[in-house]
Amino acid sequence: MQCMGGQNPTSRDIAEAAGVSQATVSRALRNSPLVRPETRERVHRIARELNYFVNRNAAGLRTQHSFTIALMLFDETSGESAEINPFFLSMLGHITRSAATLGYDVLISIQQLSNDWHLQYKASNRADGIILLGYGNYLQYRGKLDELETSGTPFIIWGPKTGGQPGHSLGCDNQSGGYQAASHLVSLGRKRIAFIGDASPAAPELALRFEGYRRALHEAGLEVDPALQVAATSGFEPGYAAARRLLESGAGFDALFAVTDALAIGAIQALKDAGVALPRDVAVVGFDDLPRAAYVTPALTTVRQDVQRAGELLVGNLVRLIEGKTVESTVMPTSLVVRESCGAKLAR
Amino acid sequence: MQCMGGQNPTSRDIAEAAGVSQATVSRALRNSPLVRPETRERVHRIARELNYFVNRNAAGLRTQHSFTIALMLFDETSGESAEINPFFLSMLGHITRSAATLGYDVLISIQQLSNDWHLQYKASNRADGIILLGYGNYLQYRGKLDELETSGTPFIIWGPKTGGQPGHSLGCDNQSGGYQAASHLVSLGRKRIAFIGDASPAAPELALRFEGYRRALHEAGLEVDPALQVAATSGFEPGYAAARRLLESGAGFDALFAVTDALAIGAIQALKDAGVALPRDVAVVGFDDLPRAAYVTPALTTVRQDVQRAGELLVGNLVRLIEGKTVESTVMPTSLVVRESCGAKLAR
DNA sequence: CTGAAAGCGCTTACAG
DNA sequence: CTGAAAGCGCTTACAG
Repeated sequence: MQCMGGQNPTSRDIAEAAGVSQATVSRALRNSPLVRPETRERVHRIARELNYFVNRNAAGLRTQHSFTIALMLFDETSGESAEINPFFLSMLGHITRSAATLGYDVLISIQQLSNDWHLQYKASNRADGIILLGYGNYLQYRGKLDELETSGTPFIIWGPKTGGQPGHSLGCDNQSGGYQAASHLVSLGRKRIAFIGDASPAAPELALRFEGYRRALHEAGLEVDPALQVAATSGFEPGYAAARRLLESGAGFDALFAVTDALAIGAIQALKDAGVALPRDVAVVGFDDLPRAAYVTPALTTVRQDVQRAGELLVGNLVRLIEGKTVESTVMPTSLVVRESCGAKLAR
Repeated sequence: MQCMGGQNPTSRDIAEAAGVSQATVSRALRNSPLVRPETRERVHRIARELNYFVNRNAAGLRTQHSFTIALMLFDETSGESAEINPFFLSMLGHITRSAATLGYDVLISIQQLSNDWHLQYKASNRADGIILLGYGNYLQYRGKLDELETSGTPFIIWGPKTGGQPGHSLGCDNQSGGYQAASHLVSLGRKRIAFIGDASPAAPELALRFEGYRRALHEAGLEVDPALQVAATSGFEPGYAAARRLLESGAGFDALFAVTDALAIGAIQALKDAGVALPRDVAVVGFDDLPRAAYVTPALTTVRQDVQRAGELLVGNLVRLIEGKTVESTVMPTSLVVRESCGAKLAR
């Protein structure tokens, strides 16, 4: 039994079929305790039979609530490049599932931080709140965050809570993660540990990982040699290019910390293409624990971020904000996943 | 200049500030030619100053048009598994960008084919149309497609247009792709070419790839040995497990066609772990050309699907359907990308 | 427990 | 070129 063709049924159609008022249909479908149970059942049954679904535009207009989360993916690298950062992509699944569990839809959108994304979604009632995913420096666009805050838009940023940054954040402990990576390499006896990635303030999250790397070397009494640092945006290609530059520079190195797995995987490929024996000649550690990290050769040792938990917390906290509750900005611990690329499993 | 706190401005606020009627504001913002240019400019300027954005719920309620595409990702494997199929994930970016270009938002949703996803989005006016992404056999749920069709919901399926399947499809030529993969291996002198993947009717897209594989072997006069076929759902783990089973079965093989890159990458890892020399002992070809395919060792030879074009066509065609125009179900050609894993670049 | 009515903020025929 | 008015389909105070 279904409505043929054209128009969708409205609550009025259900009301007529059920012999009650339209208001009662609305109450029944929202499971209001005001409605007699048997009336409610009947309304539900008829709605199902007629394939009725509440018009979300109408409900949203009335309640000013869309039960939708806008997910902004900031793609600072190449505006038109096909590939979205794989780490954020893997978070996407968890965010979507968590949102579904809480009754929210997810609207995704790829933006540049410099664009005019910020007020649009809430002001147009497209979404009740926003999750910001990207490596960018939000402080650079602090005005936008301030406007978000002033306009009362619930939002949550994936990344570190840098000083004075408005709004709520959720991130992992990047500095301690970088420290874990580098000190692991130190503990394996590596002396010349190179660094690949963006350690500039433009990517605070990554800069903190660099900070941890530096601290580990410092504590071990190793020189932090600028000749061993290669700036690179995240991605396979940049990782490949960075490792090549490192090799060509002639600055000798026996280990490499890449600030993301994508960089590490690209770098590994470059090293292998150049005939470097891994992990014997160069030990490599990455950051993220992408699903693919276990399937490169040598399998990548990396600093794991718990994306599932991250997705759940991002959505959970955002929904709390939407509901007007309070939320703490949280820092999640990282953990080192030891595989083959660091050489820990090698007889040395 | 901005609206402090609470309420968003409405078109009435703009009207007042501009000294025109609310109707004129609406017309001006939609760039109606009915509005005098200078009035239009003034309205636009004031709207910008007040951070006004059209309330999409209200506009959508009025026009019955949401300018939103619902993207259904069908996850047949493990309902709670974190990872979404990487091939579909890489298509997601292209879909989102293409949609943005055409003025559409993208709502994503992870579903099981068996669930009740089909009527909901259109009937609730959440979306104007639906893109279906998955390896599933839609004919198994043909009733749902029929209902979609009857209800007048624009939708487009990624995959082959199997006989009698309602609605529009867009897919690549899977059979010819499978043929390309297998005949390439044949041309390199391989005789015992194994197959990993789901060749059952449950995954028509993949079954066609198997069909191409079989045809290539047939034409070359090679035996299609069931002992060399291992069923597996897509993914790294299943690929690893399938290759292990193949090895343990003792059925000798000198090549392997994996029906997706994820399977191929998992299988490569298993082969390497077992000390098999690649590509010398076993040549491997995959299907999809995932971004990571170039970064495994040996770099994966694979059948490329043009995901960018696919994303553009999926969105473009869906929007045509939404606009009431006609659309042809299209089959896109595949291309073989020769890298290291097939051994073509080996001196033999 | 139920109904009649107001109103959310737009778009668009209708009238001028 | 512009305005007054109807109406999209809901939710929810108000009255009973």
